[in-house]
Amino acid sequence: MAGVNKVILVGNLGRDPEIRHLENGTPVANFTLATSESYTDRNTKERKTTTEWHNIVLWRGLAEIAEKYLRKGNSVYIEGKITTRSYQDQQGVTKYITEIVGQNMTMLGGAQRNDNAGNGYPAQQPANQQVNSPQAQPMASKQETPASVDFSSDETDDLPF
Amino acid sequence: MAGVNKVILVGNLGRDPEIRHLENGTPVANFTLATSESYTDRNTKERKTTTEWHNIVLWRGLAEIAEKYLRKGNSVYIEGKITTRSYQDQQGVTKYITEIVGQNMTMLGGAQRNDNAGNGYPAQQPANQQVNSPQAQPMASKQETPASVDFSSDETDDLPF
Amino acid sequence: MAGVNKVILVGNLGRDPEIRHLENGTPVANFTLATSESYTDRNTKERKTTTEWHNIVLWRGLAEIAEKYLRKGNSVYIEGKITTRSYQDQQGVTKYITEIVGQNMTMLGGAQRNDNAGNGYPAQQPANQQVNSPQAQPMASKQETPASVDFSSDETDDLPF
Amino acid sequence: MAGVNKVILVGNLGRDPEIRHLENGTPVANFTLATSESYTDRNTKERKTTTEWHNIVLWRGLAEIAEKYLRKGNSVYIEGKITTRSYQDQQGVTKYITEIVGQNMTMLGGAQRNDNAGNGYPAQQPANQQVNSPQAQPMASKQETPASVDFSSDETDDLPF
DNA sequence: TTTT
DNA sequence: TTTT
Repeated sequence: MAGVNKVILVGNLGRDPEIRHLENGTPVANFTLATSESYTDRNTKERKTTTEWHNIVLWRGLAEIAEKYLRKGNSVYIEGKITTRSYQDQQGVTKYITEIVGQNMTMLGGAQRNDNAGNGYPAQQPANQQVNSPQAQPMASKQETPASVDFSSDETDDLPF
Repeated sequence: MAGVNKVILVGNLGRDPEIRHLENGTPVANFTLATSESYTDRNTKERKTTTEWHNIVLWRGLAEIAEKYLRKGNSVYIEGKITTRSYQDQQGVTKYITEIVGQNMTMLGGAQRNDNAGNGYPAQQPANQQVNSPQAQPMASKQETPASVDFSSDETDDLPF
Repeated sequence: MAGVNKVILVGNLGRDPEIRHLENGTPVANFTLATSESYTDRNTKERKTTTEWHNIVLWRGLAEIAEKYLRKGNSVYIEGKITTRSYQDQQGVTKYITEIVGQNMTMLGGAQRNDNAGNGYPAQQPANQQVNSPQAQPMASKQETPASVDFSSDETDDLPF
Repeated sequence: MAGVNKVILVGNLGRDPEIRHLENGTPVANFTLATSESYTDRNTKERKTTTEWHNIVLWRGLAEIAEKYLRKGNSVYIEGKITTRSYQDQQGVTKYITEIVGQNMTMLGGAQRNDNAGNGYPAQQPANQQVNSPQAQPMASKQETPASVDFSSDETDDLPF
């Protein structure tokens, strides 16, 4: 059966990405992303804000970009799909977690950026620069500080669209 | 902070919608939706399918549409947002559930429809008919069998776009 | 600057796809897609329908799928991007045309299907079947009658997500 | 027939919004939005950028927000639908123009902001603040400088989702 | 030109 | 638990 499972988020990182590597070396990044919306309470007429937290998972090249350029507080556009998986917690209880697996990402210059002075990380990324990079392959040029990576439109270089 | 939290799903109902009513009468519908994708296993070259299950929540008019026209197996387009809430299970353990709150829905004619013969349910809905209905208000005409309801573009009647 | 240019359409083909081939053999399919919405006229209280027509362009594998399985009247989900190009008409006047370049497509079983009896075309496609196929490469199995092709998630076979 | 006609754009304004008013006072804003993507030329291995320009139309409250807070160069998220209309140019020739009618908008802090010093315009908007405002009705508080307005989720104040 |  |  044909399905569509698409998520589009614009929000801010709740913490720095955590990077792990599978045994075969494949990098994975995890972080939380807050998407907020505000509304006026019908009774009190007060402005209120609700925030939704999303568990983001990025693989391979996107994980590397996250490691290099994303920090707590940064604003990003993420396109991906919803996945739910189960795992055993420390008491052996089966738990479920829903995560967004990112397939496309664009850094937005909207939020404060940690410049991570003296921490070995690059400080500033140019807001809204873009890179299109083959999946399962490191960024061609490590000097670039991309604000967008779309692993979903690989191989379109040099094509008539 | 400005956020975007948008989900787009095309899938099939895993079961008939369950309808409840809040104390004030507000209807809520719940069902699960399967979105499948198929791929070729790199090693075995076999075709495989993975299915993701989504917990769908519909409120008010959309819940009424679901009650009337959606059945197990039906194919629908659902646009909404991701929400996660916690609750206490029967052992008093805090659990989390991620749900998709539908904001727009279009029935697709893709899957077999239960005609629920003799069960008090309406049998066939015309595939791909559309209705635009004010939120928090029952469908104007109960005779209609809409395949699409968009509560997000209310009040656009008679406007220049 | 980082950009997002994404279109999501569910609609019906206004005519059979036209297939052309570039000099290097690359196939291109063109057709129009109608997306309709209905609303109630605020004054007359009549139900009205407005239809928007989109110029769809599909390349390579998606063009081949369209040629094989899509016919006038069929219902499809198309994800792509907006592009505008100029050309000279027969009087030498510069004209502009906006087109949707499809990047992902799912056939929906919603509309009547032309079975094209005796016309050399395959008659029925199974509604809502799915195929994921490498870009710039013909379908692995011509016997399959896919209802979904996503060229944007190529190469994800055998990966941990 | 059930249709979906949805566009999601993240880009930068090519010029300040132009605001007009219908005879009945309804405000309309027009501007162009650039969405860029970069890629590596397969032959020259050079980084290249292509930019797509979109004609944006905003009505009522969104037009007012645009007038107040959007300037050339600003980065915005816009969700809307594709529309094509015809008109007669000054030679009486029928022309077609495709426009994106915005239904939801979020200001992103990504691009340089004109501070329009001494021009009577408000200078800085707080990046990524959000407002949800009833359609066809001016913003409740003119003091606010919203970065997000979603006219598609009106009337959801005080509701259980 | 589609669809209901 | 759906769908093909």
